[in-house]
Amino acid sequence: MKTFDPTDFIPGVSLDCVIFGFDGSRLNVLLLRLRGFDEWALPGGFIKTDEHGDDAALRVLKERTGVSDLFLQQFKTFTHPDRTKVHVQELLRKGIIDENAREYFTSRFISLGYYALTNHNIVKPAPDYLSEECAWHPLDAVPELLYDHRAILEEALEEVRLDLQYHPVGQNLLPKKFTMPELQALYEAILDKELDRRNFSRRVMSYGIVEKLDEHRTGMAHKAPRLYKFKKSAYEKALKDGLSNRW
Amino acid sequence: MKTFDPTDFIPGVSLDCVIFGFDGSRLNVLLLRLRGFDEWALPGGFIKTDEHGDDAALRVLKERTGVSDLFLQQFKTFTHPDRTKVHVQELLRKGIIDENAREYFTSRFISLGYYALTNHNIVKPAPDYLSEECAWHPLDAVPELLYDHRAILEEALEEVRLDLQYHPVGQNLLPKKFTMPELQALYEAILDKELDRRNFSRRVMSYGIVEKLDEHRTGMAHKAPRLYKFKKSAYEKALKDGLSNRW
DNA sequence: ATATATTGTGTTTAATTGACACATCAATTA
DNA sequence: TAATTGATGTGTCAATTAAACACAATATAT
Repeated sequence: MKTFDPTDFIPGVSLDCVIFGFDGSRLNVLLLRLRGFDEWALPGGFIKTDEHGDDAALRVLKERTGVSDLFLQQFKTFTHPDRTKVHVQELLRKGIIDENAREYFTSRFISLGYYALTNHNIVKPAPDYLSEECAWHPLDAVPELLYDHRAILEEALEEVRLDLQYHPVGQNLLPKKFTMPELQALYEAILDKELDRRNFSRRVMSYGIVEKLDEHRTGMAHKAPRLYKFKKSAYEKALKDGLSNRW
Repeated sequence: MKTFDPTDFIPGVSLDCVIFGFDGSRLNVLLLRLRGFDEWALPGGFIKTDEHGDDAALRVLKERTGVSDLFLQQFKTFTHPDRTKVHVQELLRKGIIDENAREYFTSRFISLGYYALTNHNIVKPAPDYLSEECAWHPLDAVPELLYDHRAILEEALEEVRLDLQYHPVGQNLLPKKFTMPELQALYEAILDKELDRRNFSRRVMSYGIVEKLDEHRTGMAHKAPRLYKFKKSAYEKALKDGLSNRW
């Protein structure tokens, strides 16, 4: 593995990714456990000297998940001057960081917060060079996090919920073909609230972003639910221009 | 005036403020014209080594406007690697920048975008040390801007319009006591669309954030409109928790 | 005193949302 | 093989919300 070279990156700026994965019933967030730490951390990284922040985030996401087609959104930049102070000394003390990178890591960092939405099942979690574990954690059982990562996570979740009010969600979280109950379960997981099955379906159809297929999901007990798929162009138009109604 | 000392600030990170001022009928944005340039620029600045980004923005706002009580919102960070390239060479060539700051200014910058809302009339526009003019420009007559500032302005405006859907607006843009038509004019200026006078008033009252006063604005022709004021605690609660309905 | 133009309030209608009932059907089980 | 099960698909009705509109009130100007 290539060692970390601080001169490849712009100093004092990091990015942290809140990666949400939907497993069919719950939202999960992908976390790393650093070597020698009990606390977990958000997957993050740095921006190369000639790299766009969004590209850096995509690079990090690809490295941690193996997935490159996911929904990515920058939502806030965290700039508290002491935001990493609590743990950075511990990081150095434990000798996790190369000698040549000590100065780079010691400085104050501001961090670009991104959130990503992806399908839990297509992700192959891969630790980075600082960590020994990379794993999903359900939102209601998030362990202690390093730095200000808990706050970043909370704000990301709020942001997802807000974005949901105006923009379609599902493209990167569900299989190509999905049932209405599956889509509803996703919305319920994000909003953490139950929705009426019948009103939900009416609303979704009114947006014109999904298309009924002449197929059903069979193999399960009970009535076989119909399959739908997103209408690519309408979905993307709605991503850009927004939806008229809210949840 | 104290000269600019690059070591006071963190490198490679700037902030740009889109300051919106309401003059009673139109939204205006505060711009600077740099010495020797025809183009204008957003008021901006840098973050001191131990300063929170939000505090840096407040400092810049205070310097440019004299006002410290305004609504401030970070909305996006701009990270295109070439975002300042077009003009930074010109800036150096024109000798606007001190010798000791050339290296600081030459490097790539990412910029935190903030927008601010304030009352046009209480602002005393003050140029910074790089510029010779500081003036309001109505939104429909914004001149050529430096760097990517036009894009930053557009995104700020979109953000204000979006925030308006969920949060109260007016506290920092209107006088303490204001009339319903004045508040409506503000909303119309931001949304760039006409609203029904009667439905508007009903909606505003339903939020419970304004209070009828037993006073009227006199001195103008026609029926004297009633004065209102914001209910401080309800207004702040709505800022934090959001409003239920949209525009 | 009258005219003017704007403000304050109410009503009527349409659209949207929320709550709910019933028929349908794939797999299970008796 | 037929009945049972439990979730799905569609429809209806009431309540709420939003949109469109009419008219009375009134501070200045003439």
